Amino acid sequence: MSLRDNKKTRTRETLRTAALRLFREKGFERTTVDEIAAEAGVSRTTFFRYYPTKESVVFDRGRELGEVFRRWIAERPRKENPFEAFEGALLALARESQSSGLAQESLELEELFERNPALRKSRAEHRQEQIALVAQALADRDGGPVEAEHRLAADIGLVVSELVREQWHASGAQIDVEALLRDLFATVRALTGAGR
Amino acid sequence: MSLRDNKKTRTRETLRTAALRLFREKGFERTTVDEIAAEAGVSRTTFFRYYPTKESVVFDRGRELGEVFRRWIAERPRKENPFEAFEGALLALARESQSSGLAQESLELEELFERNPALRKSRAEHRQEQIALVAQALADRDGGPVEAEHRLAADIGLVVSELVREQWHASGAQIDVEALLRDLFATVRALTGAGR
DNA sequence: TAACTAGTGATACTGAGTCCCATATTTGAC
DNA sequence: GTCAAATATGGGACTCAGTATCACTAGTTA
Repeated sequence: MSLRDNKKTRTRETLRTAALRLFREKGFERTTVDEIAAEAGVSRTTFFRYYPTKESVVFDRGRELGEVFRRWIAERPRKENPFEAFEGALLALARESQSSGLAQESLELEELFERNPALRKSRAEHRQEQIALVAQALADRDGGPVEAEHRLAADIGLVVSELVREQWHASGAQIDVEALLRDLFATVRALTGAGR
Repeated sequence: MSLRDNKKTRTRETLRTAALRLFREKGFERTTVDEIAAEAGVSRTTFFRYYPTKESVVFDRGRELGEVFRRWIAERPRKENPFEAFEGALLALARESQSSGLAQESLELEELFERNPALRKSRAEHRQEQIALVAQALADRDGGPVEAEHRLAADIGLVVSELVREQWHASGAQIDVEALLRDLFATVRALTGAGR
């Protein structure tokens, strides 16, 4: 890694930590891009060279998460249908995220979302992208184009994971994530399976 | 209705039609609020008195739709679970929207969304509000607080309805909406029901 | 060291959204 | 009808996000 690239990743991280600190302290909307840049010892122009929008700082890691999903999904056995595959991938991810720092990190972000409606709106947009990504991953695994079942499986799985995140956060990170996940998937099956 | 209120609803509609025409002609992002106001023969300030944001013009009718959902859901028999209740409500709504002008109207909006990514983003935000609304309606019907099953049912039902809208629009409004709905709900049941 | 490449900062611009104040218009009471 | 209170409108100034341009500086390569 060249000196130039080193500097770039350092600047990127400096901007990110500065932004998140200010968002936490003063709130997302009451923080201006100028302040973030000043805090990071860099010009406003430079901020926008690293991040296309003010919100994008918060979702920086989210894109990586999409990649993680894709890999876990690709590994699921062929006999599973898209819904089961995504369920399996989420369970695997849940186990993983306990050991890595991922769980802690998402806990801190959750606080930000709770306090800043504007960020929740951005998350909604982001969610649509993630659905598309997961649906694509599920379709790739089946070796065909994205069908309704892939979209449905991606959507349902992501809502479940959102509910898990919320409930886990609400409990102060006390609940067992894996059990929570299983429980919610069981709820989905009970809701959609029994009737008719 | 007083003369004042008459004028207000007229101004509101004038603004809406002016905005939608400009969005269609020049695209959402290339249309400024100043242009919309000028087109409607009103000042910029007045525009913002009627609509809080530029996008909100497009989603004006969406809020009404939420109310419609709520009413149809409240009417579902008590023995149905939240998922079945929402399915029933959507089927009823589908029948209704054929006869009323609703179907045609949503077809026109769909074109707007297809051509304007910025509007699709706003729709994603809007969707979260709708989920909350439907979940609340489903919970009210059960006479308790919003539980995970209400959120899940609302979410799944809304994705299904979105898929219906897309596919119906893609077919040039040729497909039978009711059949499409039944088909997609069947897909959900097949996905989540059979396994394990 | 020289020449090239790529990141940075300053400045100016557009457009959304907010605020405030002066001026019309409508309403209700007389 | 007239007048005063209530309310809608318009104008103008302001903040801030996001874009574009250009001159400048630091890193890379030979």
